[in-house]
Amino acid sequence: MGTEKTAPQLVHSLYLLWGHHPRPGRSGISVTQIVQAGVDLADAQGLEATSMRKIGEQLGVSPMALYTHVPSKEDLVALMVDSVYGELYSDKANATNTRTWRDGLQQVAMCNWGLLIRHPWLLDVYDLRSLLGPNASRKYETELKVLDGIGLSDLDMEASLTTLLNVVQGAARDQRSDFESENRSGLTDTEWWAIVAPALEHLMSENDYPVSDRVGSTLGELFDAARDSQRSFHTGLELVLAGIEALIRPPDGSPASPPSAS
Amino acid sequence: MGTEKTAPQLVHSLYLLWGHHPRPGRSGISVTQIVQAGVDLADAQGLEATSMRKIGEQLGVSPMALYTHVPSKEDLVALMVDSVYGELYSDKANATNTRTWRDGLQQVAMCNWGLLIRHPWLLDVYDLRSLLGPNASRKYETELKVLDGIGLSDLDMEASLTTLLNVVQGAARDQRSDFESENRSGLTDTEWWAIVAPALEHLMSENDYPVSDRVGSTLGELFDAARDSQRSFHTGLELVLAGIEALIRPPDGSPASPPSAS
DNA sequence: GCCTTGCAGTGTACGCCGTACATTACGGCG
DNA sequence: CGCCGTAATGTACGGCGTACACTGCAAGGC
Repeated sequence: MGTEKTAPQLVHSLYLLWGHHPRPGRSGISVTQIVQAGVDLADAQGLEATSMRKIGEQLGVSPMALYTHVPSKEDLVALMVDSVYGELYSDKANATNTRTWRDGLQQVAMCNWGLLIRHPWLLDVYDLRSLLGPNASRKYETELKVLDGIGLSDLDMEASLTTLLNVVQGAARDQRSDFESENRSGLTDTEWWAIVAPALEHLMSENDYPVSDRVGSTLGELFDAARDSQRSFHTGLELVLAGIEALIRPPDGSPASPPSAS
Repeated sequence: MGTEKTAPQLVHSLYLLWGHHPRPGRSGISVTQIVQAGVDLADAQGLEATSMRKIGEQLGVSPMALYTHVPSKEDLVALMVDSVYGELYSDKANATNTRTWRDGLQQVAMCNWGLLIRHPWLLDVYDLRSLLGPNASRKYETELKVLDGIGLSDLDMEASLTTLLNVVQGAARDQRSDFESENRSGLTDTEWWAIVAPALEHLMSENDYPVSDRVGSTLGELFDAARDSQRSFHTGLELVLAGIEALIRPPDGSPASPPSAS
């Protein structure tokens, strides 16, 4: 969309994000209600099914009425994102008060994983990264704090956090992909494979792929899409944690005990 | 969207993917040409701008003519993906003939990174993972082979590869996000920040976020969106590689020299 | 050489989308 | 009671994927 925002519009969007909402008009709908309806719809049907028309309908209001409260769908989505970010780290015990940075990062990963599973449409938001709402800021601070003072440079802290979140996001994406392709086709993995496998075997008969065949078989024996994604999430998390540990300690490092947090 | 494929349709799609194309009709257009036009369009304008209408226009043919050759846009996208996968590891020297698994994985990461930078629309494809075309299969085999025989279980091989690719994908996503938000607003990062910063400072005046402020400053001093994404890509890659190394060697491991590949 | 017939290609139409713009109608104030 | 600002609405535009009825061309039978 060629929606080039002017400078005042940018500032307006920011203020909106930080809670400067217009007063509810005579229909009684508020920005908060619109955002809530959007989140509900997106949770239930996905972001692509979350249209201004449907949100309006759900609130008993014409689609165009929403534009009195929210300048564009893009801004609405930003509000939705920051809204669900509010779910994270709500009990103050989480992530901050852990004993080691490892535990802290695992908390961070688990919290983000849970959020992405509860709200898979987050994966469809284009620039999650540059969202500057209040809850996003709090999230960023909370997560960075876990990595602070453990021996990483500022740049490495940022890159490590980004990488961790990318791993979580990727795993969540895989899981959703598995889950949705089951629901969309109405076939279980097994049924789907039963249809596809013979054709594929025929097509691939000329080439052979020894390693992927073997790995495919191994996976197939234990196959369960959901569990598979979760396992690759946990493995990925472990890889990143071990990587960070190696980054902290010089590679010829002494076999010392793990350092404590903050 | 509610496109539930029947079993024969599934098989047909697979055959199409593996090169069983219908003969070109009297307009002369072939599946290959359609796919090529789709890739060109997506490279230039993104996947959301890649519509059947525009592809038809580019080929001098009515939009509906495409459906004689390709059953749906979803299938077309699958063909496009497998087509660009053909670019990977084309010179046989790549990835396979490296001396160590570390070098091999770096090759894999770099190749995928390059592919995603050349064809950022790959990031918008829902189900990249379960694509079973010929080039995707070759890609999977090539990449798995790098991890084979270095002391990982089949499950850990798969999870490690998935994680590596997720890191690459995440970094590419971040880079595109930076790049596109610049182009879409017509503002450089600096200009954008100059508009946003004062408002944000005002809004955040009550709360304070010591760690993210400091890290933000550090990043700001060296700020360049593209370079930043690349740096976080390289750091992420290092983290995963170190993680895999730790996975191979038991955590109490002896300080032996790194094992050689395959 | 003509006619038939099957299918490649087309045009139209439907139901979606975000939202610009002109219009209506309502609540609060004088 | 009447005015007026503005919240809410209706209509419309240009886009999307694609179902479906149609046309017109090229190849095969006589």
